[in-house]
Amino acid sequence: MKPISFKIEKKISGQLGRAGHLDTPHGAIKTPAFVTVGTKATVKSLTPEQVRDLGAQVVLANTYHLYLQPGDKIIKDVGGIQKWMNWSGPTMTDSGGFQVFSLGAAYGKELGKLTKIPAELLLENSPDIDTEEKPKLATIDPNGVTFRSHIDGSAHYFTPEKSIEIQHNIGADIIFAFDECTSPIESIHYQGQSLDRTHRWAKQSLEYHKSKENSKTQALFGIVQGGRHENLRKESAGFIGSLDFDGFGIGGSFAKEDMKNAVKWVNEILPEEKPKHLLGIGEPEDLFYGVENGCDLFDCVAPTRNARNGGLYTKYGKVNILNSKYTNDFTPIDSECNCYTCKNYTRAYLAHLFRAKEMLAATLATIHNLHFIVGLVENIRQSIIDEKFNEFREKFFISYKN
RNA sequence: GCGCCGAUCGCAUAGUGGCAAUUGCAGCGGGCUGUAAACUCGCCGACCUAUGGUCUACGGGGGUUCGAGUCCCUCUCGGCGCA
Repeated sequence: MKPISFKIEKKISGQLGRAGHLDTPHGAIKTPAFVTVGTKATVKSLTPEQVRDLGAQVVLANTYHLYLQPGDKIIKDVGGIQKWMNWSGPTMTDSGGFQVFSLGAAYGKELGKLTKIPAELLLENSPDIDTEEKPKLATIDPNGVTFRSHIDGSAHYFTPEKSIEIQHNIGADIIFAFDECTSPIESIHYQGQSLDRTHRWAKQSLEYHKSKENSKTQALFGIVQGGRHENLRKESAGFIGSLDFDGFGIGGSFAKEDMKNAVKWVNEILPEEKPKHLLGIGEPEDLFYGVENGCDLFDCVAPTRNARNGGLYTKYGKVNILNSKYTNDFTPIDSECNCYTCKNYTRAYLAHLFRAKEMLAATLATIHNLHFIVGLVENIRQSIIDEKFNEFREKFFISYKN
């Protein structure tokens, strides 16, 4: 008996995209779906009821963060993450693989999920790119990763087995294999080595998972890496796709223009009938690129983090509510938006809350942004069902880029 | 009236002979994509033939000095003490 089942309902003709239905032990997810990020078992600034009411279907927490605080044993003892955080719907956990990157290669650098470094500089280890060593909180070796806690400096060692063990304790419906999210500024030689290691770790993750009872109630997704390199991406999709995972994650840190290519290469190879999760992607344009290239699930901190920092989505593009022009703008953030915030508050009031550093600013802004992104993916889904994806896409881009 | 102390870019501060001048707040703008993030990075005297130049500036006026926010005199305002 499989913990999850996935059904494709409709495809975008001539493309990889599709709308589907994913059943989990804690409820169904209609895909494509945006997965709300709740790293430390909370969606920052919102109650689970607020998260549910804005239409979010599923929440993703983080293994590394919950292992450090409060500790996975506590979560196991209370009966799993759903009970721990009072979220009754489906849940996922990331393996800590992203922290290998964010606390390791990317630590102290201007590197993120999508880098500003132009693609042409990523061909080889370019001398133009600053590769100077700075103290890191994660160091990788063939068997695992040593993390130095960002909270208290203590050292912790993660192996694939350890990550899965923690994820079993946390108890989310869908969990991820332990991987290395490779830095895009590494040489192709390193990327190849890293990929071999991620593949080995994927197998270990899967074997360990299958050896436990938890595999009957928790689904495991394997993660495809390979950076911006077509041969590595295809090799990875072939290898990871051949293993008996319940679904797949697509990972990596990209130059903006590389992301959609990588996703396409990979999804042409991965088994069509299994769900694909594009890890850490979630700006509006990128969601379209992900969907049309065959991804079903997306998680991203962008809507929640941007919200806390004053960046609000509208159908005409993003707005920085801290700009002085909004202090006396008595219209809603987005006049066509049906969220709680837009129905009850003005830009001027939001601007006031942000300037006064009031907590409600984060809550109202997060409600709006999540509603926007969750709703956008929902609308994308509907457009696929209605066979109007391309029209919907075009209309959105024209308005959003304005 | 006498004595002491103080006055620096919106506010608060640093500065004891080489200074367009520290830091914090406020202000203005940018960034944020599997959350080290209610974070972070710029700018913040004016003007220009702008990776440089000119001018005006540390309460007012005068002086010493190659050079003064910094030293001296004086005035104004404020605080404290003594009458």
